[in-house]
Amino acid sequence: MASPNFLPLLRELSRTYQAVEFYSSTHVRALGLTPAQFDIVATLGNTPGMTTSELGEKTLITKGTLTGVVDRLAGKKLVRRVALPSDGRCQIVQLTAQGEKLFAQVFPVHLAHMERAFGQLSQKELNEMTDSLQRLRGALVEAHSK
Amino acid sequence: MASPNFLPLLRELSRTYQAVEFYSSTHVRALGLTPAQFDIVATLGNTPGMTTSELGEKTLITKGTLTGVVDRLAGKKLVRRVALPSDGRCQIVQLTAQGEKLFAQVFPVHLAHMERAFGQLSQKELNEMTDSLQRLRGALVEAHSK
DNA sequence: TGACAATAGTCCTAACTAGGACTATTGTCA
DNA sequence: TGACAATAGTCCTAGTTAGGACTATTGTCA
Repeated sequence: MASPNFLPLLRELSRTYQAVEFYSSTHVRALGLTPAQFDIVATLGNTPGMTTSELGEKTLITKGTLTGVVDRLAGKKLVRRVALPSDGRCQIVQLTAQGEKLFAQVFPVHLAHMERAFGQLSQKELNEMTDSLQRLRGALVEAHSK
Repeated sequence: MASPNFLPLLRELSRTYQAVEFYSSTHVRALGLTPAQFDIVATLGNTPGMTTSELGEKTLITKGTLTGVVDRLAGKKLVRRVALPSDGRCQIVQLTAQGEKLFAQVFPVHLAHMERAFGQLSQKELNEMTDSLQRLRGALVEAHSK
C-alpha cells in the first residue's frame, strides 16, 4: 500500500452524502419536520404500520434513537403505537389520520424537490452509480465479517 | 415524474454511506476515539495546524459542533489552541506531541483497515464512482442555488 | 476616520446518534 | 415442562449535530 488509492472516493462519498443530506434536510425542516421524523413519516406512508424494529431496518435508525423520535412524533399526534396481540414484545407504529394527511401534503412536494437535483443525471448514470455503491457496500460487509 | 427513478440511488447512497461509517467507526472506537475526534486528529496530522474554520471545511463538521469536539480533544491533551497574532478572530488548532504520537500510531492502522474493504474494488471502478458522485454533488449544488 | 458589513469563534437549544444495560416476552430443546 | 437463549423495546450516557443568537475583530468604502 504505497499510497492508498481509495481516499478520493472516501472523501467524495462523504461530501456527496452530506450534500444530499443538506439539500434534503433544508427543505424538510422548512416543512416543520426533522430529517429523522420525515424519514419515519415517509416510511409509514401508504402502509398499515410496522414494528419498531422493522421501521429501524428501513430507516437505518437504531433502536435507541427510534424510541425518542417516535415519542416526539407521537407527541405531535402524527403517529401512534399499537400493541401486537400475537407477540407481547412488539408494538406496531402507524400514522394517525393527521399523520396521513401530513404525509399526503409533504411527501410529493419533497419528492419533486429531490427530482430537481437527481433529474439532472441520466437513467444510465443513476443505474451505474447504484450498482457501484452496492458493490462497495458488499465489500464492506464482507471485510467486516472476517 | 410518473415514478421517480432516483429513489433506488438515494436509498443505496444512504445504505452505503452508513456501511462505511459503521465499518470505520467500529474500528475507530476500539482505538479510543469517536469518529469526529479521529477525523480531526487525522486532518491535523502532518500539518502545522490550521484555523478552526479551515478544519471545519475539511472535516465537514460545522462550527457549533467543532467547538465541543476540539474542547474534548484539548481535554485529552491531544490538541491545543494557539492565538493567531495577525488576526485576533482566528485560532490555530494543532496536535500536541501526544496528539502527534497518537496520530502516528493510529492512522496507518486505520488506513489498512479501510484498505481491506476498498481494496476489493478495481482502480477503474473507484475512479468511475468518484466521478459519478462528483457529478451528483454538482447537480445538488446547482439545484440548491436556484 | 467613521459607519457598516463580513468573518471567526463561542454558546445555547432541541434533536439525533450509537452502544450498552435492563426488563419483558417468546422460542427452543432436552 | 423447565432451563436457557433469542428477541423487542425502553432507558441511560456521552457525544455529535444543525441552526441561530451573540461577541469580538477585521475589512471596506465613502
